[in-house]
Amino acid sequence: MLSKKTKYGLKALTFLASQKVKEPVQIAEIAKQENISQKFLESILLSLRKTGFLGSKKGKGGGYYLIKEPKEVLMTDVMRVLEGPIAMVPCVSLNFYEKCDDCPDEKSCSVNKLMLKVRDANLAVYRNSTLADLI
Amino acid sequence: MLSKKTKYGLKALTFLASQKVKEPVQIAEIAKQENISQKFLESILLSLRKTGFLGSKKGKGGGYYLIKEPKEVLMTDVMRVLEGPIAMVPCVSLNFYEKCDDCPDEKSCSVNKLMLKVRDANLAVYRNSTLADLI
DNA sequence: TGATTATCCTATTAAATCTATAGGGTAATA
DNA sequence: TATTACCCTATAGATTTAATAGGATAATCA
Repeated sequence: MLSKKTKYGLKALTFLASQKVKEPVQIAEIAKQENISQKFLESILLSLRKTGFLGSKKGKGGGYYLIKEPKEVLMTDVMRVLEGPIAMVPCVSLNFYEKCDDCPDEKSCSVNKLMLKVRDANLAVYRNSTLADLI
Repeated sequence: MLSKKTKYGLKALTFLASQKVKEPVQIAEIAKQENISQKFLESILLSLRKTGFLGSKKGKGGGYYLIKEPKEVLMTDVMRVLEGPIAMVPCVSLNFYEKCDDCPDEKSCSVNKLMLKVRDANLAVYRNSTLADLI
C-alpha cells in the first residue's frame, strides 16, 4: 500500500507544479484544496524541502514553492524520499541494499528472482515519469 | 515492503515445487530448510490450502503438497492471496477497487495517474511469471 | 483399539509502523 | 513591533505485522 505520506506529498507537489503564478503557496492553502490534515502536510513539506524539492519563505506572503521545473523532477527521486526504497525487499535494492538474514544464497532465492523483475518494472515506470507528467 | 508472510509463502511454494518426489512435505521440514518460524509458516500454508494452491494430508506421512503443476501457478494469483491487492492504491485496483474519500475526481488525480502505470507494470511481471519460473 | 503423528484452528500478545496532533520556537514582512 | 507562516520535537492513537500458545481433530500403523 502507498502510504498517506506519499499520497499527500505527490498531491502537494502536483498542486505546486500546476500553479500559474510562481509565488509561494501556504501550507493551509494546499491542505484545504487537497483535503489533507494541515499538520501532517506540514511535516511532509518540510521533508521535501530538506531533500531539495521545495523551497520555502517565512512570514507574510510566505509558503512553499517548487525549486526545479516539473519536467526536471523525476519520480524515482520523489518516491525514494516519500515512500522509501523502490524495491520490495532490501536484497534487490539499488540504493538500500541489505542481505537477508535467513537466505543463504541470493542467486538461488526465488523471492530474490521475482522481486528483481518487479523492481526493474517499477524503476522503468518511475524513471520515465516526471512531475510534469502527473498534471 | 514485501511482508514476511509473502516471502515465506513464496519460499514454501518454491520448496514444494522443487521436490523430486511428489509426496507430502511436513511443515517442520519446510520451516527448517527455509529458516522460517514453524508456527507462522503453519498459518501461511493453511491459507494457501484454503485458497486452492496446496493440498494437505494429516497423520503419519502427512504434510503439504502442490495441487497444480508449478507452471500452472500464476504469480498474480499467489501475490493476491499472500500480499493482497497488487495495486498500491484501491482506486486503481482491478480486484479490490474502492473510491478515495478525499479525491473528488479520479480522472484528474495525479496519484491515480501514476499508480495506474505502476499497477500495469507490476501486473505485467506477475502475469508473465509462474511458480516454475522461480525455481 | 490405542498410541503416535501431523495438520487444523482460535486467541492472544509483542513489536513495529503509520497517521495525526499538540505546542511552542523562529524568522520574515509590513 | 505586531503579525504571519514556516520550523521543529515530542507524543499519542490506531493499525498492521509477526510470532506464540495451546489444544482439537483426523489419519496412520502396530
